[in-house]
Amino acid sequence: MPTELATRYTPADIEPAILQRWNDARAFHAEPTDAGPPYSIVIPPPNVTAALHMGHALNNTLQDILIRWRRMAGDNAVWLPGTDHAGIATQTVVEKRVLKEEGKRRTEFQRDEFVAKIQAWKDEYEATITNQLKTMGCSCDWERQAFTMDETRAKAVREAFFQLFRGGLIYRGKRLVNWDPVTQTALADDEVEMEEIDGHFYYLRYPLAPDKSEIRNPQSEIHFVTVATTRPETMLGDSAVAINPRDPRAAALRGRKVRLPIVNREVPIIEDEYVVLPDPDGDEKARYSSGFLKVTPAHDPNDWELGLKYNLPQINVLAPDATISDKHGWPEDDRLRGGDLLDTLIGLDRYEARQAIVEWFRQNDLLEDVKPYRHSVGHSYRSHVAIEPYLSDQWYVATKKQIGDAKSELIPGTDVPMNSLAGYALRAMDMTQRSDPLSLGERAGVRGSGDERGQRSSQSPSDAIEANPRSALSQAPSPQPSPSEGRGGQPWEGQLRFIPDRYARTFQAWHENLRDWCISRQLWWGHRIPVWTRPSMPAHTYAMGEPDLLLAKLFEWHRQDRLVMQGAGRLLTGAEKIGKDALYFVCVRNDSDSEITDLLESEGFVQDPDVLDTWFSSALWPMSTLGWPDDTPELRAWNPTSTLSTAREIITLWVSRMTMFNIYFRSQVPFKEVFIHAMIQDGEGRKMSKSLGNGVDPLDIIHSHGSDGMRFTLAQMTTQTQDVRLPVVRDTSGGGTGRNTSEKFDAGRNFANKLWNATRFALQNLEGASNNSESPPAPRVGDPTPGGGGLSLSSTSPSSLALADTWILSRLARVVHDSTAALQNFEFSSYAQGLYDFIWRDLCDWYIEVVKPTLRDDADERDVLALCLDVSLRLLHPVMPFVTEALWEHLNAAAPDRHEAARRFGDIAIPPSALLIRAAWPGVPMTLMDPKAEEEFGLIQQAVSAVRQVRTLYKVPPRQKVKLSAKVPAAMAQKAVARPTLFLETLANVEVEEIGPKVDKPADAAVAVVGLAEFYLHGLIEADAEKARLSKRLEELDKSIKTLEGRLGNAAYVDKAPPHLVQQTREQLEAAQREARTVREQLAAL
RNA sequence: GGGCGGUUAGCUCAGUUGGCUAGAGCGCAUCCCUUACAAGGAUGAUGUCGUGGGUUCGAGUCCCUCACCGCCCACCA
Repeated sequence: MPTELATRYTPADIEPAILQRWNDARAFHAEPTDAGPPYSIVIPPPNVTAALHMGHALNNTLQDILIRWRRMAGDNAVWLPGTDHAGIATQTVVEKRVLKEEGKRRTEFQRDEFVAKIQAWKDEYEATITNQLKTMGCSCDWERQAFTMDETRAKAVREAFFQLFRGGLIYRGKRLVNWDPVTQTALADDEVEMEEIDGHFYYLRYPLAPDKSEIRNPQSEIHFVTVATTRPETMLGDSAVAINPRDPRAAALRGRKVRLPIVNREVPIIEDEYVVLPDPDGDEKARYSSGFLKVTPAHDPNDWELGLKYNLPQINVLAPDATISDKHGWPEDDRLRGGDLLDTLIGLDRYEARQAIVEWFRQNDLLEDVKPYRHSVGHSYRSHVAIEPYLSDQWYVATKKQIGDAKSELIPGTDVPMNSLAGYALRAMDMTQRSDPLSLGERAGVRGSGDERGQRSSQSPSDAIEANPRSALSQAPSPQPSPSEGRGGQPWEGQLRFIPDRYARTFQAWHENLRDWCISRQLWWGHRIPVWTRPSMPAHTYAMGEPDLLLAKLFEWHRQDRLVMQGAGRLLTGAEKIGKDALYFVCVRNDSDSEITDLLESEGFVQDPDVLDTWFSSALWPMSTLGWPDDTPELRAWNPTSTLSTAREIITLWVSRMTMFNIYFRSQVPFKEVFIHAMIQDGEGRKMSKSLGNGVDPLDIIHSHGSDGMRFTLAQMTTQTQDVRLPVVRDTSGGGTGRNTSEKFDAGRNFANKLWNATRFALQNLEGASNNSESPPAPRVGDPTPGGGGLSLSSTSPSSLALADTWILSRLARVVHDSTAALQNFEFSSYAQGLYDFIWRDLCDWYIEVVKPTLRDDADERDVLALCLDVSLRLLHPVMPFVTEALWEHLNAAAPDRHEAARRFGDIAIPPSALLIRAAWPGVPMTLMDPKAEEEFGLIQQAVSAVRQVRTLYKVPPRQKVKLSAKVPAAMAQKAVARPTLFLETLANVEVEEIGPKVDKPADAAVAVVGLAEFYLHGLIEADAEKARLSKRLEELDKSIKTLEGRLGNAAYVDKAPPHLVQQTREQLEAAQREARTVREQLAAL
């Protein structure tokens, strides 16, 4: 038997026990064979770099709300938890820690040794993270917890890599990558952060090399060209100087060469439109341009392109740590020309080298100018140093390469083939969210025709769609499938929807401009690339048909689908001749296939030392968490997953890649809905981050406000906005814990306490009373009429209280409907707010206050109250799981038969359940909707408020009873007579003398006017105060009368506005005028 | 350079197809420890809804302009 509840809800006393209860019941666990339609969410696996912060708390709260809701609604709901190894990020934090604690660098360890250290870190933080999620109440299926580098996920990664490799979608390329010289690894484009820095433009003179044109044109005064650069140090690797062919100087320089200072290399002058013409009045680039561009293919992405175009040498002059180096592709003979001077530069850091080189140009009178220049430079998101465009060998996934044999056309307006990874992602998009040029014209046309205002927007088609997606869709004859779209009829097409839909644009634009994905990382922490190669080719040539045992074996295994070979830039299947210089890449399907790997290694092959980009394994997450590549029941039941909830910054990094992979490997979208939540900023609008030190541990908030309080507030904050601010302070309560806290969470904490106490009150009355109310109320005459006169609940209770009952039940029906709809639409804020308002305002402030005096004697009231609490706890459970589950147990004990009572009221199904987490989500009891009761009760509320106002104004002590009489018009009198009496006596502490149509105002009474009724509070008259009050009221009334009259005086309004609005305005005016008249009379009487 | 979001009460934010006499929480003021809750109750004060135009009977809500704040994307010599 539940004992008495404490007067306060103290989360710390309750939460652990509730967690234990769920755990004992395996309440979070689901099997694919369980009943109900499948519903699944994969957690965006948090990085094991650090503990979770408020952004995670927000995201996981929302996911838990969805999961708990769908679970209650009868779905077979599963939430798959796990963590991400976060390659570079984790390795970096561990490197920093080891350096700090042991004073050693990574390179001083063996690979295995260091990976073990990272593994230890991972274990520590995975435990921390898991504990945080559990403490928050996240109902993840912990029996299915995954890690991106555990055995199952590793198998998925190998298989995925193999299949892509076999499909020709993975290739090796020499490219300029974003190189982080500190961590010494390549970064993906999206791991590079642009930062504004104050730099300089250096104007360097390159002397022209003497040649015969000088003889042809002796008048030429050009002895040197001046290049403008922000990076003088890369001039060592220049292999050309470019000029725009339209530049007037171009003709004179045609065919000439320049002698590159310091290195004394002669490089050609090439002409290309790419070069910006100098123009003092032009844009920034033109203003700074000298008209000559130094071309350094190995150290600048633009120059790389030019280099390919003009077949220029790629001269790399930097080491991986960004020091000047002659060991990484700088031809020796070239270098020798530089002599001693060059030797002094070698070994210098890139910035030291810059200074030295600029200084040399200055001393040799070749430095024409230096201008300050503010520009943005890519920085590593890990080490925060400027990235270096660096030439290296990397593995790529071809994102726009045609998949399969059948030639597919391009997606209109793009260079993306329909059948390519990027094409898959684009085609997966919901039709109404995708703006593609073909169907767009039609949609915009429909909307724009004959609509002046549509003019602008039809020029910008995407606006037209954006402005009104629903009507755009419904008005179009039918969502015209573009010619190519209909053809495939793939089940996954159009299945992916973004909420809010504006983020669909980000997704679309990303894929339309997608570049190949660099997937190799020069790290130790991650999935090793399953490719073996021979560093130097043997002297003889391998080819099919030649008696080579190794090759024969390899091709045999290839036929067994155990490996795939690449050589000379193409897949080898066994039939082709291979050139002498071809490098073999052997991708082994299963890296524990030792028969293959042993042979390879005995033949001098070695496994690629690099690991895969961490997003490669996360891209498989919706499949790998469910057992892919095995064809598991889990996979069949729960992939595609239902909803992905994540942050917008991750749309490109993660959402994109999951989509491409899931479709490629399974012909299914990874998820159907993508909910993008807001980003939590600190009080100053800055992103929360570790480096700023403004991050907040959810456990700190739970400590000060409880898990439910935190969750509730987070849900309440989740509107469709982009960012939310969370001002944070040090917790100084109770002597100061030193933890972070924020008063934003007070609302949630207070609400949990309110619910606790409301239930506590109910229990006190339900428990004792339930025994002696054996006889259920007589069945009502005529079952509830939908939306009509409401219910007459009881033949025993006073009719005045029956109104309160029908009213609160109508409000209850409304909140069931509204909160369910809000969840369906991802409107977490209105879901939370709606329940807050119902429970606090309607149920506590009014219903409970009204029934207080009679509850003990009125079985119907007790049933209504129990029903309201039951449904409230159910509705609230997804967001406040702990307090609701705790109270549920007590409610079960105190009102075990409430579901039967509920059936009587309106056939409401609230089947009993021992655990709330497993209780059924309530259906909307439409029969309880009673607008009339709501309107009538609304008048009562106004009357009570009006009387309270007068009391306050006259400073009547709350305890003091006031005599009251009231005049209500005959029309209302009949039903109103009894009702206001009890309400007013209970809620406004008055003693009602008489209420009727012919009651006169006593001379010494203050008057409160509500609609057609006048309430007289005896013995309060005090001329000055009354005058002041009435004058003020009159002022307000006159103001609104003016407004309303003005509106009605406007012929156009009466003419064009909807009739019911005009009618409503008239009624408002009449009411205001009537009240004003009364007030004036009273003023006159004073 | 392109795109997106924000600008509503002292603070943090709602305001869903234009109809508002503009709301909530916190904070503030006055009163109340009334037998669920002082993390509570009652009452109250506070807004030219960033600027300037436009459309409309009517604009916080739609269109355009400008300003400031923030985010994302972009190969930014």
